[in-house]
Amino acid sequence: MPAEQRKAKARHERGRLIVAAARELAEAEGWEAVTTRKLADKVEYSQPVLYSHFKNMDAIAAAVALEGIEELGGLLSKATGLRGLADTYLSYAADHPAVYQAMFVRPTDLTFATGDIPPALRAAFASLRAGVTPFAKDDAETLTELFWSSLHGLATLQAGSRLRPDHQHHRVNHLIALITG
Amino acid sequence: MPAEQRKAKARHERGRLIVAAARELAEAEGWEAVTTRKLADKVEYSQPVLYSHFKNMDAIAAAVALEGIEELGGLLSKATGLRGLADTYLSYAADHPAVYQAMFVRPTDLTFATGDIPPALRAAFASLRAGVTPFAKDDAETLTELFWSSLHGLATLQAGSRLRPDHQHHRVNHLIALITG
DNA sequence: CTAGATTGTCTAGCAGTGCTAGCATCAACT
DNA sequence: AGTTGATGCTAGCACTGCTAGACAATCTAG
Repeated sequence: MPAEQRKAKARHERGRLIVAAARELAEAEGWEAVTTRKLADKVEYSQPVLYSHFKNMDAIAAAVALEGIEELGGLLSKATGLRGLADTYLSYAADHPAVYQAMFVRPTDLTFATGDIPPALRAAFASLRAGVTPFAKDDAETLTELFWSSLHGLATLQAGSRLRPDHQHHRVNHLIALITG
Repeated sequence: MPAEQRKAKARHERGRLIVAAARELAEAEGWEAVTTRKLADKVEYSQPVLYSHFKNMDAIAAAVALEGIEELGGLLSKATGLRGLADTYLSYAADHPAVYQAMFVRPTDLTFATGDIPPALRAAFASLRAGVTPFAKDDAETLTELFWSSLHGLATLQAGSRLRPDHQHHRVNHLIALITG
């Protein structure tokens, strides 16, 4: 019954449209501006339609977050060396601040630490791990967590205008110098 | 005219009461649970009273943030060595997650980077700087920013359960080892 | 081809949010 | 004692996330 399939596909397509709309709106005006009504307006349906695709508003943000994780994971897998990883990570965070917030800043239902970690996130972490492993004396896992934490701190404090704006490159240099020894 | 003074003092006292109530509520149930009505209930006044003390809800959160910055600044000024600084910082963030969020995570009107940095924050930063300076080859300011960023990343990712919960001490060890060389 | 069931979507509404206008009430001063 | 000013309140607006129930369109079966 291809009619069924076509319908299911159209439905899935609409789900993706909602996520894309949420992402655009968040990126353009910040997450606090992403409301069900604006979102419904943008996809040209009524609000209840959103709830036939997602449990609630947070689930939509979570979908955006997952999309971002997959993108960032893909980019990191292509990056080489600590500098490549760091630059890729920080550029992504700077270029897509709203998506980055959805991924790692905003409170989210997705508790990544309790077992059900998205594969894409695991892959991203593995990329970081591969980058630091050559410089890890013993505990590569811990060093990876530290590397990630440093990047995350740099990304978020920078985004909040709490670090000198023009010195991100210097900070990255220092970080890499510390790790490579 | 002591009546005036007494009144002004009582007023100021009530302002502090509001901030304390907001802090308690945020610490107990998270910032999303801090509403003007609950807050007004807690201080046993009506909502409009809040607005005679603070411009809006965000200003209340900012007051909590400032309080936290002063507390953390005080603690850091007493801490000695990189380990002392790191432990103090991370303990504070872990023990007062809501206050820490108000300080450095939640979106806030206070744009710290554009000139009007609270003195307490400047002092806190100075404490960190004093801690890393002995190990800075040249650029202590950049290293301080990096140290802070790492601590901030560790604090927030830990708070979001995105790092192995029982390994914070290991991560700190690694960080200190990297900086001290 | 029609009757019934099912699916999909929308309108309307609830409870709760931040915030404010305007009315009381109470204190102070002449 | 009467006027004036400050102070807190009630009531309400425009908005939020979310949902129940009505309506229409589509598919199924006789």
